[in-house]
Amino acid sequence: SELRAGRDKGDPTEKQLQVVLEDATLWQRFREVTNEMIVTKNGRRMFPILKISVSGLDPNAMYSFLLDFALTDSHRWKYVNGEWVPAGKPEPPNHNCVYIHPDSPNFGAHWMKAAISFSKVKLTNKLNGSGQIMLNSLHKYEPQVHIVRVGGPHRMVMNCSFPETQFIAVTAYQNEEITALKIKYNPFAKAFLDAKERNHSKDAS
Amino acid sequence: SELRAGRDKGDPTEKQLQVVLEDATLWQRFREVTNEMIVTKNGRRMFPILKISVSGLDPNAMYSFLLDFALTDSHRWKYVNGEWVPAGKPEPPNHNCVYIHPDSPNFGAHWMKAAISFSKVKLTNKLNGSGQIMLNSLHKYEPQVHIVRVGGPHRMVMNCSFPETQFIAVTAYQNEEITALKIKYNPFAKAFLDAKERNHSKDAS
DNA sequence: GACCTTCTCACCTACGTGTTAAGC
DNA sequence: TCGCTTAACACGTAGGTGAGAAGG
Repeated sequence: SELRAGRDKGDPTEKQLQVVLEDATLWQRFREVTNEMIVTKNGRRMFPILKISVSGLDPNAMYSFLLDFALTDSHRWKYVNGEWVPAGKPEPPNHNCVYIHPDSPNFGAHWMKAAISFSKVKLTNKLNGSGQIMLNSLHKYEPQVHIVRVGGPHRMVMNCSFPETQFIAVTAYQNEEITALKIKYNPFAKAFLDAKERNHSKDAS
Repeated sequence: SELRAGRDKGDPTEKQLQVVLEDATLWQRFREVTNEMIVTKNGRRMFPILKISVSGLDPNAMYSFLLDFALTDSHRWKYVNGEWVPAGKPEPPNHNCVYIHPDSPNFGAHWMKAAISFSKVKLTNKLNGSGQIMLNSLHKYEPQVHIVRVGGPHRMVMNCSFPETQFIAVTAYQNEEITALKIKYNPFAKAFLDAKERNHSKDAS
């Protein structure tokens, strides 16, 4: 997944700007069965984690990285007979809040020296204190990253989104294939992976 | 503990700069019995935590906060008969590395909106990967904070140190009064506080 | 009833403590 | 021996999981 920026014209400093989605193969596995992300009152992290590599920034200029979530369509979704299907009118679109990457603001050199991970963003279905992003359950979203130049006149450097990372917000997993993938790959769900292995040993003995 | 900056001359933007040490009373309790800080190969956090409140920065200017440790004298220390006494020549002074506060760089407004905590700095006695500060065991140090203006021509805005926070680096606690204070006030040592309480109940019963 | 949401829970990850015994 | 350092350890803090029962 590689993008080149739609940039402001006449800017000489970010000509070769490139953004690459990390763990694209993992994201693809979830997308194949329609990804779901839990939303809770207190906020739930995403898994997989949105992670990007960036090159082509001005190492000495200052940038902030923002994340928000765009609705991909204008209806609710419903899980019936093992399938997600469109269902009815959407909720009125909420204030699409934005998550500021905690390293922000920082120099281009900082953002380029390692992959940028949005591991700590939390998704919620209630209006809360800051640091959390409110989404409507049973709606489909696509994460979007915004790179903004700061520490001088602000200027949008790039917007980019990643179709592989689309998901439906839910309050509980609907598709058990998604549950299985989350348990298999998320270290924090290790307890349930172990439980499954114990059951298999029992079956074998 | 309140300081006013020794500033570069002719600078109009940080005229009322003020730095206050937080938890000064706690620091004082440790200092009364000569504070010690553990250094380990992989790095050990400080306790108490160095925490300061700052006002008088330019809210829209960009700053980084740096922490390093100055030797307070030129000899080793030794703990004999329940007392710290000077003992012999010091180690050759090492590269006095600097810890950059993880919120750096950031706007003045950010640094002023809440106390700035250096909770994550780790002290070590071995040359390691970055993020850790190497100190010589059995030498006495005083933490120093440096405020640097960045995102333009760099300029030192202020240096300040806090005598209350002086300590001797050790690989194991020497003074059991220090051990007791650490256990009493550091939540991460709760296990040993509980153990002590269990022993007291046993004595009573 | 069917669907969706909320809450509590056991079980993990990750890592910060002083203790203790061993090492040098 | 003595002084100092190291590494393994038990036991906390802090918080991220899906499961499952309860609620609306």
